[in-house]
Amino acid sequence: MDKQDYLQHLINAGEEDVQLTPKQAKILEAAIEIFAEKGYAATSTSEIAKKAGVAEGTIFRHYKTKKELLISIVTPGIIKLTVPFFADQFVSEVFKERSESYEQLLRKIIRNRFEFVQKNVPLLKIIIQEMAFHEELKQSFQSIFIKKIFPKFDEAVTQFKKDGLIVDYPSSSIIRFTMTTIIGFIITRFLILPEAEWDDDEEIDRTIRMLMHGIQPDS
Amino acid sequence: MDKQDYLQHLINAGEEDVQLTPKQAKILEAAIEIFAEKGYAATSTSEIAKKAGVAEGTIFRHYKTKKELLISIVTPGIIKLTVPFFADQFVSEVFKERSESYEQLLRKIIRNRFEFVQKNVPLLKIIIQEMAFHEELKQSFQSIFIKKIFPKFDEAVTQFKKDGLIVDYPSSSIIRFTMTTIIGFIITRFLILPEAEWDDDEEIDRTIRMLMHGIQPDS
Amino acid sequence: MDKQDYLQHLINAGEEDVQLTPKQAKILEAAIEIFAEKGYAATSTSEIAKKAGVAEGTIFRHYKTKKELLISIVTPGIIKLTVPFFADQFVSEVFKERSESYEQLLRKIIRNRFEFVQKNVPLLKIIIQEMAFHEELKQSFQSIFIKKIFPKFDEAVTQFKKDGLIVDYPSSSIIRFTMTTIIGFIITRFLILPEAEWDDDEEIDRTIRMLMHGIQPDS
Amino acid sequence: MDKQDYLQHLINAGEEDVQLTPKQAKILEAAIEIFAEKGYAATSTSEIAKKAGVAEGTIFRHYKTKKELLISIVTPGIIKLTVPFFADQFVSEVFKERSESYEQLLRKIIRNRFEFVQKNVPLLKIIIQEMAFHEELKQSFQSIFIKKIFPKFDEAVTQFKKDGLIVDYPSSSIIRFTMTTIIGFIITRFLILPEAEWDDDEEIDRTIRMLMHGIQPDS
DNA sequence: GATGAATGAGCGTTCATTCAT
DNA sequence: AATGAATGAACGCTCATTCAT
Repeated sequence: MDKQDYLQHLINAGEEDVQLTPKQAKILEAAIEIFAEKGYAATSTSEIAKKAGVAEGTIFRHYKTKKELLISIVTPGIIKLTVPFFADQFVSEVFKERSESYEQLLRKIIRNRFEFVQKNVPLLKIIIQEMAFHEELKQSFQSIFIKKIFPKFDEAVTQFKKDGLIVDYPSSSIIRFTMTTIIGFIITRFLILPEAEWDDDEEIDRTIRMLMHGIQPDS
Repeated sequence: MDKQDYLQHLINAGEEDVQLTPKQAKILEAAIEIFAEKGYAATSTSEIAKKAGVAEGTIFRHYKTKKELLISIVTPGIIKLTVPFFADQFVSEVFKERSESYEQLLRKIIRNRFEFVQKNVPLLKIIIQEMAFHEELKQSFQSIFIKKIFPKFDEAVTQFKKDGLIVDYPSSSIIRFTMTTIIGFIITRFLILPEAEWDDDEEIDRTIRMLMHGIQPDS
Repeated sequence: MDKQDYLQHLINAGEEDVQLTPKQAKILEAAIEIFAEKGYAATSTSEIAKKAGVAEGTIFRHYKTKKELLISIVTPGIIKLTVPFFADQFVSEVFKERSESYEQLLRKIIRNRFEFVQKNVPLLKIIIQEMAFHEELKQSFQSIFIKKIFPKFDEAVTQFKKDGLIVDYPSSSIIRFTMTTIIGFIITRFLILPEAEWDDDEEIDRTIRMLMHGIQPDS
Repeated sequence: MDKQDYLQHLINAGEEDVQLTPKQAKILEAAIEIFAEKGYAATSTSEIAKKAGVAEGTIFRHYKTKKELLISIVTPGIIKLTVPFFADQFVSEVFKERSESYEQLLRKIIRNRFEFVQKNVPLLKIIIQEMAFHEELKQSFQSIFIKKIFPKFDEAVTQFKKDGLIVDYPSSSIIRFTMTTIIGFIITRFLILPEAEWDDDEEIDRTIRMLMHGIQPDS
């Protein structure tokens, strides 16, 4: 099984949530909720067990250590969060046909990821928090980003630049700015100000317009 | 002492790092470093004491609890990080005279905050991480943002919009997009990819250009 | 379950020492011994654990706090010590039939409590010592005394006074003097001078005789 | 300085509260109050220092250890509490002249000790509590009792017995019963039910009458 | 004499993990 | 597979005591 396959496997596992016993599902569910609320380090396994309605020992039957439980949540989480940036079927089509603009590509991506995050806020919170403290999670993320996201993104940007549809800045800068804008919006929307009143469709549109045309008029 | 004065006091205290005994300084220094590296919850007071070269009891002579130590680090940190967004003298001048553009205002802000973060990376990391888990820190931040940053930002954006220098989107959207772009750049630069090769001046320029004009040419 | 039943339940629980795991029994045993010897506050849980032959954590699995451990010892102890003053079957009989004198009632009580204390010296010591510092224990004791001991004692004394068998002093004074004499004897016997040579039967007799007739002859 | 002299010295020291700096007096005062309230082991020196209004170090300048502070309180306390049982001038007179009865001797003693305790409740509490846990205090007490109290008490009882004024029981029993009655009354009065309504003169009288004549009439 | 910062041992308690059932 | 009692290391924190000022 080469690395590609391994990732593919993880993706499938992630998307389809393979065979989990009901207890295991309960444990994961409880752990995600509490990890998101208090952070991994501040969460006790007994708390997870209680919330999941299982005995403490049961957790350790399925996950050798507390850390393995975290990784079992975060690693598939990273994949489910990042890979669809370019793996999504619509996106692929748009991108392959290039019949549509960069703007439309971004709109698809942002809409798709918006919906995913909307249903997985706690997971996103855990990923952001814990990646900062666990080297192996950071590696996981970087590896996926470098292998799956960046090349496609780079390819797209390069092509659009060649077609004269986006400015001729270094791809890395354009990608960074694009991702910063998308992620910044999503984090503001769901983590920083989730309780503000949002007109989501309008705000997505405006965000993409600002991303494409900036905030200076007539420019 | 009214609220303004109090904040001013905090800012001064912050900038000048008032009267700290040498041991207290050592403790803060050590705590900042370890909190940033492993997170507050995963850091033990004995570890801080060892790194600071003091007895564990000494920490508790200066800070009643471990949490108080965290707050003693983060609260002034938030102030030092956020208030200068608009309290900086140059920025104030630029803004008052409006002899220069929004672009130049942003350039001043981004340069100023860039330099601050450069010298305080661990502090930034702690602020971002721990605000997520400690309600009082979130409140601190929100209070400062709402009282000190947002009104000035709003005033500036409203004026520039009236002058036709920036697009007529809701101020909240423009502010969010602007901050997302600045913060996203700084976080990418110092926390996510600190070891990449960065031409900082060039990247700051490019970031502001993208922020102002978007990534679509001739538009 | 009304109050009566509840107390009865506690008494039974007390007398039969319901279901205790062996480790729990070991912990109680060790705690009683050390609390009696050094006092609650001066006893460390690690010491108890060592003497009980269990891990320190095991104590806290059975008793949430050190204080809860104390209360688990003292509260049933108070009940076992006080309630039988008048709940004892023989005493009840004597008292009901009144075929016998106050003297004989006291003799039964003193003999019965003497034997109980003989087997529970450390428990008595803990009760006396700790009731002074823990309001809830004092309350426990007062509640039992007021509800279970005093009314019966009062009834008996009133009856015997009416029958002209004891002097017409206020019942409270007679009860206080009686208890003081009994308790004073038992404490002297077991706590203050346990190592003196005692002819217990003779001393009990003499104590009751002094209690009944005073120390002045022919009077 | 032989033992007698030493005791005499202690007694004087006790009665006259020799040369104490004001700070030292404050410390003793604070310590007595807190030791009585929470017990020696549960009292921290910092608490004493705070209540006394001195620095923590100051306590240790006057008393090498916390325990020495306790002993400085309790040892003179024991003396002041016990020695006057027979050292009191009036008592001495009564006893020497034997112009009066055992009853009157007791009345003098009980009145005298009643007044002393009334002004020194916390001290009494500390003595009772801490004698149970500190061997040296118990020794102190026993030594004083055996050397100063018992011989005089014994002498008196023997004499009164010879004169046919009290029953011919062993002196030890009579002394124990007498002390138990006096101490039991005082402890009930000041420690167990201090807040009940007491007609002190009446109760002292009744106590002595019960002590002398028992509770059985016509006897 | 008086201070109070500093100490480090020891406290009560929690925790992730093990294992006999 | 699931349990939950048991573990003992480690935690945050307090304490009596020391000592330079």
